[in-house]
Amino acid sequence: MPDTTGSPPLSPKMRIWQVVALIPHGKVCSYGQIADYAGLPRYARYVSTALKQAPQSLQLPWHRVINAQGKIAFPPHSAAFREQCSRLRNEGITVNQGRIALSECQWHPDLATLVLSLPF
DNA sequence: GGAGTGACTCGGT
DNA sequence: CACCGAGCCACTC
Repeated sequence: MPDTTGSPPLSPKMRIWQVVALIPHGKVCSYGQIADYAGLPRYARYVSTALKQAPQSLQLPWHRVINAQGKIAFPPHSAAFREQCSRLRNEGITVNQGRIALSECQWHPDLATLVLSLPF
């Protein structure tokens, strides 16, 4: 029997996209954090996969996603690295040697925001 | 259906 | 700090 709730199950991938889309301008977030907020603990690794698979049409702020050490996850000097670097600077974020001041730029979403914005 | 692969993380050295 | 190893999970051959 089909579910009468009318709420289709959201795949992990789509949950991740939802969360990434919420990261505000000028803020950054780690892979592990995103997985956590998406209700998918220990999915940090899959976050990167999901981002790579995300269609351009979604226009996700992928550049606001960095690793838990506050550094850009791409190899330095790669095209993607420079791209992310300049995008972050465009938002007023200071990037030094691929490193970012998490203490100042890390995203701290409040529970209300998550509950109101996410369908789960 | 098993092995290999990542834009990861954490703890130990 | 930096490097290493183990744990992790969905995806792709």
